[in-house]
Amino acid sequence: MKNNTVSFQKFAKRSQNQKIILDAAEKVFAEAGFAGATTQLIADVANLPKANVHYYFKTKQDIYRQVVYNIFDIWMEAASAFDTELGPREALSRYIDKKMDLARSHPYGSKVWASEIIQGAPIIQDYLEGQLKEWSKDRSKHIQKWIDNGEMDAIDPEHLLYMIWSTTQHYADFAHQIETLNSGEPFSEAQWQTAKLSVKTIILKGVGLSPT
Amino acid sequence: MKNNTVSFQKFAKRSQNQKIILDAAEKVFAEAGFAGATTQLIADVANLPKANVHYYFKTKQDIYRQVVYNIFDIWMEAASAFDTELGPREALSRYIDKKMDLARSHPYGSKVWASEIIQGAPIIQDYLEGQLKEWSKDRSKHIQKWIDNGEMDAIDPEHLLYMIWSTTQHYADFAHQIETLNSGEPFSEAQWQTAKLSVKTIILKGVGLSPT
DNA sequence: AACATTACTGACCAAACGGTCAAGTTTTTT
DNA sequence: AAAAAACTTGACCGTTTGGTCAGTAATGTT
Repeated sequence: MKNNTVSFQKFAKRSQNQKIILDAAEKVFAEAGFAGATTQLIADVANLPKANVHYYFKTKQDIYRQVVYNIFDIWMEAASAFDTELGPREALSRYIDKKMDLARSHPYGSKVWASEIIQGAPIIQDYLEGQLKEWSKDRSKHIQKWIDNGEMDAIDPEHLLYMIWSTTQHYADFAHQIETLNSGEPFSEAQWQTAKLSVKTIILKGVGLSPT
Repeated sequence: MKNNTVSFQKFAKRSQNQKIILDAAEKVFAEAGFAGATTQLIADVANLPKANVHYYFKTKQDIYRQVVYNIFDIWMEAASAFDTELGPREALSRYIDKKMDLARSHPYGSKVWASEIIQGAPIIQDYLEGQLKEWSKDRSKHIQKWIDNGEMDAIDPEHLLYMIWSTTQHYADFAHQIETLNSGEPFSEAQWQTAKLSVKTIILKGVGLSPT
């Protein structure tokens, strides 16, 4: 291998290769599931010998764990777009937009996450009970406050959150089904805009808020 | 094994055992994915020797295929609850109810279905392109007619369908996450009712229909 | 230039897997 | 009651898998 990427590889090399492996792994885990993903296939996609993959990650579980953690981080970062200071209309609107953007930009991650939850969250359980629960309770409380203030309809806040989660992630997790119904074509830019607008329109109006 | 189930086993025996195996398989596939599901585990859950499982089904793929087909059938049967004769309010309302009931009564099937789609529908692709596409196009056309008649808001019909699919199935596929946020408890009867009502309220109002 | 550390890899292995099979038992048909 | 058909199962097998390891190469440090 040539040295066309020059300089300061001292610290960079390790995390650089780890990223290559993790990106490959994310795709493979998404498309084959945890058990169906072979370290050989991950190595192939990463364009590395299998033994090299094991040099950076002791076990397949370690790779998987890291992939899931990374997704969760991105997920929680997007969750901060739900800024309750902004009031219900803007907060919900921005959060939905953000989640739709994630479904588009991180389809593999979304699929890995979905599979992890479907199979009972063996890896991420602690995070669900900790960060996610905390975040949900907090946002639910704020939504309830809006309801009490008469700013929106009396809707069970948790179900509203579930609705946002499910709807937005559907565009990533079920992309294949959507594509099939879309004449085998992935969504165009315009179709993504329509999707975002449709979701926001229905949910916002559905809870008694007019869209922005 | 005793003969406490008397008589007419002539034709029953085979399909009876097949059902035991398929039920076990549905659970195992849901919880472990296709690759993670071992024929040994399916046999254990079915309380049968592995070789016996292979007597009724030649390959693991055959079992899986049958499980997925069964789910699709149930799914399409529920789809007929979307009866366009009834008008938008009733048709959508009943369809959502039906899908919520399915999420509750067939959680494993829903999970297998989700995993199948996530992984690119290798088995069910033909059905997606055939029956599902046909059904979707037909219902979309009816929704569009309602819109043109001014019976409901101008919402892209396909996104409305996606919203119903994703929201209702979320209660099955992400049941573990919901349970975790619900203090580790599965939904009570009352909570299911609230869920159904919340979903219907938001969606119906969101498209300009008042709930029943 | 000598040394130390990190990176890389082909060859290998034990365990687990899907699936087969021969030999038996039970049930149905004649 | 005998023959045929369907069912049951422990033992077995070839293949694939996650993971190891010893040896080599490259890079960084003194």
